[in-house]
Amino acid sequence: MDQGSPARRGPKRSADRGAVLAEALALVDAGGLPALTMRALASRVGLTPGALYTYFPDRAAIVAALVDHLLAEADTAPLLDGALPWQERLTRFALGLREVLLRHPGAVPAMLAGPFTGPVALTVGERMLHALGDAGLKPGDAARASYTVMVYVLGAIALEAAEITPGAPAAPEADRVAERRAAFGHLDPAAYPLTHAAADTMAAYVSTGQFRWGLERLLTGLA
Amino acid sequence: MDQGSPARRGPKRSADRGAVLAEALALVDAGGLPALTMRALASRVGLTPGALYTYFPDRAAIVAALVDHLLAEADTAPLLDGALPWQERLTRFALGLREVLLRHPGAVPAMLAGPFTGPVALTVGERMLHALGDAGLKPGDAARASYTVMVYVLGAIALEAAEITPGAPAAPEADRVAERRAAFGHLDPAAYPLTHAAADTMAAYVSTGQFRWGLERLLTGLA
DNA sequence: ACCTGAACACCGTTCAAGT
DNA sequence: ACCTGAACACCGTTCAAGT
Repeated sequence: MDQGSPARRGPKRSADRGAVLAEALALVDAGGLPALTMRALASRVGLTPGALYTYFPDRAAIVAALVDHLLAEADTAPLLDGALPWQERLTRFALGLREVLLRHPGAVPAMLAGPFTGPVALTVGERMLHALGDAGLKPGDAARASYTVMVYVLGAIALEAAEITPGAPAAPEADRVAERRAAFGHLDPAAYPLTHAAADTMAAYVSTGQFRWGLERLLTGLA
Repeated sequence: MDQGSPARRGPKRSADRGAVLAEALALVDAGGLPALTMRALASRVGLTPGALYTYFPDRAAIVAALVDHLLAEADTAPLLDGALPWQERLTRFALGLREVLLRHPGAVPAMLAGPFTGPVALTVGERMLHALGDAGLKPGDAARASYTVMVYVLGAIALEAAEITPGAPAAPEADRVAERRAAFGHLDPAAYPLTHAAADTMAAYVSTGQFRWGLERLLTGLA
């Protein structure tokens, strides 16, 4: 007997890589990267810590797979949309990536910490080059521009994510700005006069508006 | 004998905060942030792990102080130099900060992970606002521009630092570029045609030239 | 105030042994 | 191939006790 489906004999009973990754993401969302321990992860999946090494060679591989998974969640379709001007294509992709990553702020440090290789990152890069192909840049400059955009986007997301406590119930943008504004209130105006005068604007650094403002100027400079 | 300086009775024998931080930096330089353990640090300073809690409330405070110390190493004087055009002031500061941080790549993730507050960060921000005061921007836009520049600079440094193995004997830029170029050699040209064509440029992403190229375009867009 | 020694409650990873 | 149970070599932090 046992001539049914060749791959599986019945309903999925044991864990697979996907299930491990899903639980890993849940842990990181709840408590950041430090909360992703092999023991907590194993218990969530219903395994012994040692059993996890059947699916991943070590903890670092789980983190890397998590990063890849999140990057893949960002929609690259706008980059390929020939009906849009190239600036709009890059902007839509950037906003989408920011939205995905700010929903998982605990994972963002891992995104910036690893080398940006892997098939998903390559695909994103390739499609950014495609979008920049219509910008009238020389081929070499299109690549340089693509990297510059990625640097801005990831840098902005990292600084924003750093101010979001993982696990807390996803404070809306307005609340995060208000909290920053309050912190600037305790500032010595004599020591930091320009900062004091610009406090309202600086409080709004962690906003979609600021993100778009900077990206727009950058794209203008790249054109 | 031994009636010299009132503060110290003899040659420095016990540790102070500065000594702890210096040894902490040495550990991070040698093995990245994971190498900074309370036990390794205590042994380097000549103390028991528990004694470190006399100087810092916990490990996170040591990392935060380290980040502050490194940021303070960057020379902000160019930002205040009224003899230079504002673009040049920002560029010199950015290049200096990059140089400092790439000498300590293991500490860079901590720089991007924490909220960018603290007196040193405030001073840097204040002086960037000063430099941008001569750029002809409205006050609010000067602040937005200052943040945009910081996002670019820190993002670029983070992606570069991620490709430097801490402890290894500081590979020169040319070697790092060559290593990337070799990795692009194994790429499938059919799957990633644009990437394949731009491989030489992309290999040089982690270079002073690319850093300056992107910063120059950004500053152009901000003007 | 500063430090030691020892403990507590954790870690990631390995591995013989089982199915 | 997949998993358990147990162990090994670590962690950060606390705290009574000493000076």
